[in-house]
Amino acid sequence: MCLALMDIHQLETFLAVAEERGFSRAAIRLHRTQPAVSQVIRKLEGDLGEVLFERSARDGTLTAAGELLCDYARRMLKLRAEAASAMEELKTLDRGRLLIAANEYTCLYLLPVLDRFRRLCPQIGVSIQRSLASKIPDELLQRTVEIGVLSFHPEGDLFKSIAVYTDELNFVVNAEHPLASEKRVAIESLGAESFIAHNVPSPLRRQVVAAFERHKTPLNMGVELPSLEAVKRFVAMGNGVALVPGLTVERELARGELVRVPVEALRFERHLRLVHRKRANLSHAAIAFLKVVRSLSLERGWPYEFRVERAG
Amino acid sequence: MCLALMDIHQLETFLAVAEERGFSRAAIRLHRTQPAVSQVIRKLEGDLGEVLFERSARDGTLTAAGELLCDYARRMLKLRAEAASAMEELKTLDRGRLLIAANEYTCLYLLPVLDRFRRLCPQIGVSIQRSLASKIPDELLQRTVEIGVLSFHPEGDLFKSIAVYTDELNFVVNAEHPLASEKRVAIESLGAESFIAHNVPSPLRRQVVAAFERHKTPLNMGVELPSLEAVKRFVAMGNGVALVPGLTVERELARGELVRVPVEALRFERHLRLVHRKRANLSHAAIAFLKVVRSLSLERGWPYEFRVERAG
DNA sequence: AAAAACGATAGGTATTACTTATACTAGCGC
DNA sequence: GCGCTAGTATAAGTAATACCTATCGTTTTT
Repeated sequence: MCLALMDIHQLETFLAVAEERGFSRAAIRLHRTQPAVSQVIRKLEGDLGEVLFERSARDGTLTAAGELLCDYARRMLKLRAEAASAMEELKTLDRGRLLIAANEYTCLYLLPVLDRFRRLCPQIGVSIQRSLASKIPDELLQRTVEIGVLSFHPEGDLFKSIAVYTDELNFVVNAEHPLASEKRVAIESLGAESFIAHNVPSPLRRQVVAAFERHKTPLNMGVELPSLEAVKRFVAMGNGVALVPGLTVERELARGELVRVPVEALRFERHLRLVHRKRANLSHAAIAFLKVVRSLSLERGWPYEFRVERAG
Repeated sequence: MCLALMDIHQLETFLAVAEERGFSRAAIRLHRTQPAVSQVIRKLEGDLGEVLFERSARDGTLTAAGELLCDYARRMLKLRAEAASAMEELKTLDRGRLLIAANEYTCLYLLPVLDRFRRLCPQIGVSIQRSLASKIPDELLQRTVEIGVLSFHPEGDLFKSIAVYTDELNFVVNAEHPLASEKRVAIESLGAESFIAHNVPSPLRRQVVAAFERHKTPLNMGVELPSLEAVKRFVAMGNGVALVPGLTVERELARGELVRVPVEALRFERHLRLVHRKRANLSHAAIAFLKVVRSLSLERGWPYEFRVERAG
């Protein structure tokens, strides 16, 4: 058998009558006429097969069934109000969660933005999920995350990206290394060095390999390590040369644990981008985040001028 | 500002789309056409000011706002279903509470009915509230209780009553009392006795006083006590005579603690009635209760024949 | 490249929900 | 008793809206 399913407008009317203790007063509160209220209640009672008000009393007194329904009606209307304000909170950034994908080092670039964003929108949760750069486009398409941080614009015309930061890759060695004291180093002199590499496939890596080939210099990938942290420490222990993003070694350079080797005619610039799907319905949180990026970019005058890039 | 208030039909449609992952499939489930679903969703999105589905995906994937609403929608629909089945349970007597007013002794007559009723409808709670007989009509009018147990039909044409039981009032004394051994006692010989009375105003009491006056016999109200239990015990201790409802002294008579004194030409019959408001919307529980009364009455052939009395 | 799947849009129709006007009922004052 | 007031029910007309059919525009599939 099929239960009687009331709709929320009936419940609203019903509650008004119960609370105002009368059809006419309820009608006033609901900005309707009294017959409209009568009809709604009649239909509701008909649907339920229960009389809800003591008609003999004429004062909107509830029957037992009415009392029971009253309780449910209140809960449902409360829940609806809660839902409505929750939806509203999304717009006012009082609620929400932003999912971002970044990899081990690109997430470092995000920290200043994140810092500002958190101050502005403390109610918005942020999850920065660590992903391999090569996987991020897929994750964006699958909507696992809204924004990805990449050093390249993904192929295909499904994405939009905003360049936000330019970082230079630095050759680093430890302080005792022969190259540490050089003012200028020719690329060819790096041929003898042992390179400590981060063994993650990336366009950067291909770019580096190509550059060495162009200069007909052998690239001796002595050791491959799975994390940047490991690469840095290994080099700091006096093992070979590494090519790492400037931001990741700022502190080590400052403390003298690592030394930057200025190589002539070789500059690797990484253009970090915030990437999102082209026709995505970005959440209010994501939009706010991008806005923060934009304002920070303007304020601090990051080297790579802010602009929107379209693929194709 | 005023929040967007969705109605339950929109939510139902929304949930169908979310669960079926597609507008067309949702339309089939809802027995509607696809454009109808599209329109409902469009209106809902418009009301909320939030896009709920990833239109680019075309597979009914939810946006962040959609996910949030989905949660609320599920809860609201669940609550509605719960309300509907609660209302249904009232009809099937799987839920409800019956409020009855009775006084100290009339509630005793109710016990066999109550016993049967509880077996038939174990889910229906019953509260028998102790009230003075004279207050019960008011309580019925105020809808504090649905049914009252009285030994008289209340005045006014607002009530309906069902006579369910006839009980005779018995003169009782303790075993050592001089009257205890008499086979027949004339009313005039009671004039010398000290009566132990229940000091609650009742039509019965007036009736008794009138009967003694008719026989020109003095009625010596030696002691008035506030409860029947007290009256019975006091008489059992050897103090005077009491006139009490037969049912209340059944056990004491059987055990010999009290002895019935058969008085000639004096019979006080009490006709117990279940009373309810004339135009009341009796709950299913109350109707079921009256039905039990009727069937018990037929089965056991209670002395006072069952019938409905109308006032006036 | 054509076809299929899916959603959006437009216009017509039927339902529904509200309105105004009026009738009914109970309680109250004379 | 009678009329009066406050409150609700009923009836008929109208405005709103929810649904349908038909069609179009995309994207995905083969």
